[in-house]
Amino acid sequence: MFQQLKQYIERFSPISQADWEMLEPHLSQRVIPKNGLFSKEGKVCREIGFVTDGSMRHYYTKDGEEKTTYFYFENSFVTDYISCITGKPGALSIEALTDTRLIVFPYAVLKQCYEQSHSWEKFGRSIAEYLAAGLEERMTGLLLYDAEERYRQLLNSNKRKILERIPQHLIANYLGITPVSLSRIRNRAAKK
Amino acid sequence: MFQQLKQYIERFSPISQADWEMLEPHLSQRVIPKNGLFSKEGKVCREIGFVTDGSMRHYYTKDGEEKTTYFYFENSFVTDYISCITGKPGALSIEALTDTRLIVFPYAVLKQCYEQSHSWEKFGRSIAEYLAAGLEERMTGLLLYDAEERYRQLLNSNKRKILERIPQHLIANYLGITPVSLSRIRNRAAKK
DNA sequence: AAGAGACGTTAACAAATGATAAGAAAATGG
DNA sequence: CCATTTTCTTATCATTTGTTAACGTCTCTT
Repeated sequence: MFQQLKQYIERFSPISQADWEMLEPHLSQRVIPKNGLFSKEGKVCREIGFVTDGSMRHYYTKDGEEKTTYFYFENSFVTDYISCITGKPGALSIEALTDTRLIVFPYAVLKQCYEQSHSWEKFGRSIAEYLAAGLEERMTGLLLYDAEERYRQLLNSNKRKILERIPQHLIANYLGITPVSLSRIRNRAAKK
Repeated sequence: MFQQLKQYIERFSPISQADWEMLEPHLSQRVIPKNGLFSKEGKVCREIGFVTDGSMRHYYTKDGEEKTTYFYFENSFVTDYISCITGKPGALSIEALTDTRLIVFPYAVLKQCYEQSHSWEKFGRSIAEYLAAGLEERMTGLLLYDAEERYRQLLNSNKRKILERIPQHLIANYLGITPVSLSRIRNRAAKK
C-alpha cells in the first residue's frame, strides 16, 4: 500500500522496520482533483505529500498574477518546505495540474521521527542536501545562462518530462520569461 | 580558540562536550591571502571552512569569464557544498577577496560525526535546511523580480553588507546582470 | 613620482525581452 | 457535437539589457 513511499525514502537512507513503524500509522491517502490545492499562500503548511500519481505546480502570486516556479510528478515529495520548517504562513500555493494521488502525513510526525531515530534524522539531512543541490544548480542556471540556453538545458536534462507534460505558459514562468518570449525561442530553435 | 565556531554551530543544534570533542581535534586555522583560493574548479573539495575574519567569493567560469554568484563573510561556513557531498570535482572556485582567516576541517570528519552522533546529524540537517531555504528565497527573487527590484531588495535586506564591502562589478554578477547595467540602475535610483 | 591596471560611469548602438492585441489551433465541458 | 475556454503563435511597439568603447578616478607597484 505505502511501499512506493518506503522505497523512495530508502533511496536517501535505509529505514529499519522499527523506524518505518514510527511513520506508517500516520500515513493516509488523498486524491486532489485537477485545480485543487494542497497548500495555500498565507496558510501554514503542516503536511508532507508524496505524489504517487499525477502532477502539481507551486506558484507565487505577484501583482495579482500567478508565477509558477516548480512542478511535481509521481515519486516526489511535495510541500511548502519553508513554511513547514519555519511554521510561518507560506508564500506559495501548491495546486494539482491533473487529478493527483498522494500519500500524506503531518510534518509534526516527521519531526518526531527525526528526534527519535538517528536514521530518520539522516534521511532528513539527505533530503535537505538533495534539495539544496537542486536549488543551487537551478539558481546557477538563472545567473549564468540566458533564456534560450536555459530552455535548451531543460530540453537535454532529466527534467524533459516537464516539457512533455506541462502547458507551455507555465514552463515560461519556470524559466523566468513570458509565454510570448518562450514561443519566440521555440520558433528560432525550430528553424535551425 | 575555536569557541566562535562552536557558538555558531549551536545556533543550529546544541552540541555536548563529548560531541564537540569529536570535531575539535581536527580543527585547524588558516589564513588565505587576498586573491588566494580555498577551492578550485575541477578539484574535489574535501574541506569545510568557517570564516572568522575576512571575505570571500565563489565564482563559476563561463566563456573564460568569472561569474561571481556568492559571497562569504565572518561567521559563515564556506565550502563547495555540492562537491563535498557528491565527492565529484567542483564546478566553482572560492577565492579570498581580502586576507581571510578561517577555521578548517575535513569534510570526512564531519561525515564521521554525522554517523556517530545524532546531535551532529541534526546539525547537518539543520544547516542543509537553512541553506535550502536561503537558495529558495534567492531563486524566487530571480524568477519573480527584475534587476532593479532585486537591487532594491538587496538594499533593504540583511545582506546589505554585500553592497558595502564588495566591488560593484561583482555585485552585478550576483544580481545576474552586467556591471554597466547595475551602474544604470543605480543612476536611475539616485535621481528619484 | 610615474605607469599600469582596476573600477565605475556614461554614451551609442544592437539584441533580447516585455506588453499588448489579434487570431488560429487545441482542449474542455456541457 | 457544438460552444467556450485555454493555449499557442505571430506581429508591433516600447523598454530593458547587453556590448563596446571612451573617459576619469583611484589604487597599487615599481
